[in-house]
Amino acid sequence: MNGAAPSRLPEGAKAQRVYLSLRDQITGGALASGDSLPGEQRLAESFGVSRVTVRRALDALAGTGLIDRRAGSGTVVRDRGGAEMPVAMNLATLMPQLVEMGHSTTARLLAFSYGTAPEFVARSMELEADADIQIAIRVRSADDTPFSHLTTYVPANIARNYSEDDLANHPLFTLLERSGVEIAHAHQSVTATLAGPEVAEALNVAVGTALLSLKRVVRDVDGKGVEYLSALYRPDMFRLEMPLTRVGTGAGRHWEPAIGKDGEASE
Amino acid sequence: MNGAAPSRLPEGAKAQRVYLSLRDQITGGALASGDSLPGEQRLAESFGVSRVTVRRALDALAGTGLIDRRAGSGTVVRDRGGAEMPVAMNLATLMPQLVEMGHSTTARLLAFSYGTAPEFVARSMELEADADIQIAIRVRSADDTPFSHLTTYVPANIARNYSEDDLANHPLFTLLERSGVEIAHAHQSVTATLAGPEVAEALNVAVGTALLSLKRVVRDVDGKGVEYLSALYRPDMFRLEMPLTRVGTGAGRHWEPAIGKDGEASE
DNA sequence: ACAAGTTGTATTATTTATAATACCAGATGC
DNA sequence: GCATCTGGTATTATAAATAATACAACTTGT
Repeated sequence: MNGAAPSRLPEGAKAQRVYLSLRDQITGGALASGDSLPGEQRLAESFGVSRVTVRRALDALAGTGLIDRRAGSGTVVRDRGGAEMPVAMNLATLMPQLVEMGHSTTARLLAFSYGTAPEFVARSMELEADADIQIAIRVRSADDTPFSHLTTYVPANIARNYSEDDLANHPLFTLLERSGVEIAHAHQSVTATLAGPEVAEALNVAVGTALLSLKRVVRDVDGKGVEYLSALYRPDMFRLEMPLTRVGTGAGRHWEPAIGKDGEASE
Repeated sequence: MNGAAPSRLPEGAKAQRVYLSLRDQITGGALASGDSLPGEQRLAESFGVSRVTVRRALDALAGTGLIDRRAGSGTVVRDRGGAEMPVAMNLATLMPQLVEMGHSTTARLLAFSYGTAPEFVARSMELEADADIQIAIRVRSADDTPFSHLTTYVPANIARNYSEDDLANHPLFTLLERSGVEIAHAHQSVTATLAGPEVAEALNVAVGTALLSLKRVVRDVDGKGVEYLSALYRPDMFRLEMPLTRVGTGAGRHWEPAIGKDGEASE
């Protein structure tokens, strides 16, 4: 569909490409902790850029703590023991797992309105094209750091059963089941996308940051769509986890998710 | 791991970010065929850039045929009949689902070597730090369009049981089980990341494109790691899908993946 | 001590990307 | 017609990224 960037586009910041390449090599394991990097001059030559440009990339790597630089000695990959992701979610059960204790997540309501369903929502939920729905946009934070941007579409007749205030304080799941909806099954789809201006601001990241994108359609026992969720997650704050077990024998051998039994689902 | 781009880095080509963001909105369905885009002036304001910059991005979008622009009337998303996502994978069963018939996926081996395990691989697989492993990098394509970039780490003693040629022609799973490995369970983690130069070239996308990142550790019945997979997927070519059912009653009510029973797992 | 590497710093020039502005031409609704 | 959207074009100015160069300060090994 696209291929290389069309010719009219600027090449893109060279320093950023050097930065991304080195960062990938470090986080991807090609450069392990303690490894020495080639000298700045050599890096400049191998990337085909000037030393100043390499320097900017290294500055950025040092700023994020990935490398240590010592004048006269050289640049080495720093040993980063911890620095892991605070929030994870079990993709099978939709159960969030807060890896450290003391994490509390809070939701903030950014937008709340009623209107007609966008075409792609109506199609996914199998509603009439002009169906009335409620649209809510929320941002969820852990320890005052936002990690997810949630846009939910709920048919108006269901949404009338809870208030704007409920939405800011309870998972949508709770509200739906409290409203008498009998949730039966869901289908979710995971991809990646770039942060646009509004989302970037809400999640406190730069425009152009990679985000995890999850779309979920929830249906009731009659197969009617009761919720369409479009969620965007910061990859440095959030991960989807999924344990699997291989079961069966012979030709019937296949994978099955190892599921947790407890808890309450949330977005 | 990174979050907002470190402050010292150049912002990067703004035109390219506008281009990538709009492209994602179009291919991701947020902007459907026939939808009108906001005016160039409005786009410039919302992205925080000048109109010329927006213009360069729109030029690129028009160049790839994603939009139609008519002076006086406006810019609309072009109706591109097909060109949808050809490949999906069931996240629970690891079973790929080729949505259209006639799709054949082929693998190309980019790199193949033996060496000592990177620290993070050794830690994840619980190997000794200096364990010998095989590292292979493959690109998988559907209809000559690459959609996934796979880096696999396999302990050398297991990897010796199959050849470089096997690797290019068979899913790694098949080769492992053929080698007598008793695969028991796996753990996978899904995030998003940006395409670096090497991966971008291999996947035929622009540097800075959002990619889906999946890491999977496969263990045998003794709990020893037998495979570490780091996979990067083009979001416009590949999606992770997962159906869920809500089961149980009362307090024991929870989600469970609806799993397929057949087929062979692959990457 | 010395040479040869390294990073740190500074200066200058050049190129490129972006911004700000104005105006034209086509389309649309009143 | 007319006001007012829209994209198309051009000009100029400013800001930013990059390159080329030189040199200082520090480290290490001989």
